[in-house]
Amino acid sequence: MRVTVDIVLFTIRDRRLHVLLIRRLVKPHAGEQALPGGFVHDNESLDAAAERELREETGVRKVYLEQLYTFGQPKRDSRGRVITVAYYALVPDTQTLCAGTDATDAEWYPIDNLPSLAFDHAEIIGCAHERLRNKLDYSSVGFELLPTKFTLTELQLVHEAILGEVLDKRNFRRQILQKGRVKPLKEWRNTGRKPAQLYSFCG
Amino acid sequence: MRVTVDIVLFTIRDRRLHVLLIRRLVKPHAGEQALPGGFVHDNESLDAAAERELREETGVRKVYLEQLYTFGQPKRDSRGRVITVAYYALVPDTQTLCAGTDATDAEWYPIDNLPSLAFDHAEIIGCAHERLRNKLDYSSVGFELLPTKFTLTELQLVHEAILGEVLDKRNFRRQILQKGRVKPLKEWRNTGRKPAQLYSFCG
DNA sequence: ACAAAAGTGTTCCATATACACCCATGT
DNA sequence: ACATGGGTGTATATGGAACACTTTTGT
Repeated sequence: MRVTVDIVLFTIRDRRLHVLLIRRLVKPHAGEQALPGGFVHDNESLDAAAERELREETGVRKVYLEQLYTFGQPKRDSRGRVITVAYYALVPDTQTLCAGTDATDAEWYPIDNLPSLAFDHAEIIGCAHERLRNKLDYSSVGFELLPTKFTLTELQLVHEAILGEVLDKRNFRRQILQKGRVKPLKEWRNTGRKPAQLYSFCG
Repeated sequence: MRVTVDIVLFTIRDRRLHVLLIRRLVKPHAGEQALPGGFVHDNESLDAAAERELREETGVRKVYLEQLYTFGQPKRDSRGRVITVAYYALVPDTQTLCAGTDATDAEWYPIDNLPSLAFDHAEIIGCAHERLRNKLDYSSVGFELLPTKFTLTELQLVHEAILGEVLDKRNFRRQILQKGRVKPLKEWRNTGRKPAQLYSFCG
């Protein structure tokens, strides 16, 4: 029995939640779009395999990474019995990507407009999106999609992209500040019109 | 790479949360206590493997069963690389158990007084308990530990056993009834003193 | 009669929600 | 001056938490 890891890498671009997909170069499903991932090596943990595959196929390092679910239907891979341990990962939009050797054309797709996908990867993405939505208000996942310094409006846009609904600005800010997980900096970002105060995440 | 499933089977006995453990007959860790589980067959899904192992090793069927997490540290099994997909399962105390062929001495242990365990099974149980606690108030896991007809006091004892704290009777009953997931029956249980009304779970 | 568990309401506090205007800046 | 996004407060509704006594039955 063979074991792979697949990673649903999320980011926010243009106010929408996006997922990174690669175009497979090898069989099966060559030419189709799929999640980054690959076989787990004999001497590495599952977490390490997910990190490595993400690095190899997308150039992404040091991201938030969390195990999601293990998919093991007998017929899910035509090569024989392959189960996959799915992960999801979060990066700010600022990271640059580079395609690796097993894959090419790593590209971001908005989660509400995905192409058809290899294997059971569409199901995996659905499962990852649900997890992300659920963890948004009791964990730090919202911050992992932003750079270390961010404005509260940027944070709100992240929440809106994940939840797929618009939030009230005043209520959002009050709730975030009450939770005490952000601290205001003495810096302002003066892009646009009125400068916006920057905040950083604190544990 | 080999793949097993392990199952944390919970029940409530004597107002306390218990876990079923077996005594291993084969190496490695022969003679030690462990979770029921075993290798996934080539043509069965992970869920089916968990169901089968539970049936073979404990005689339990048709229980609530949910995938928990996949544990894959390289050194977790001395036989070589074995990853395990952990499940947890819930049965009412009324089910009878019978030990199977790979295992013997299937026995219930209170979760706050476990013996030392084979492999990383202590960690798996901790993870299962946490999941159970978290799902208690937004899912139906509380009902899966009871027979189809139960009194509200019995349901409260289940919640108290899982959470490890005593709850206020009036608040508990109001909350349960408000959620609308139980319906009162026109039956009363007249064990003890004053008869208690029976309820059943409705999706 | 009494022991034992069943059943039942109200008050208070904290948090969620709905809602609209002024401010600071760049063009 | 004006367009743009930044920033702020209040009133109401809802859900959670604390709290004690009466009822029904078997012995």
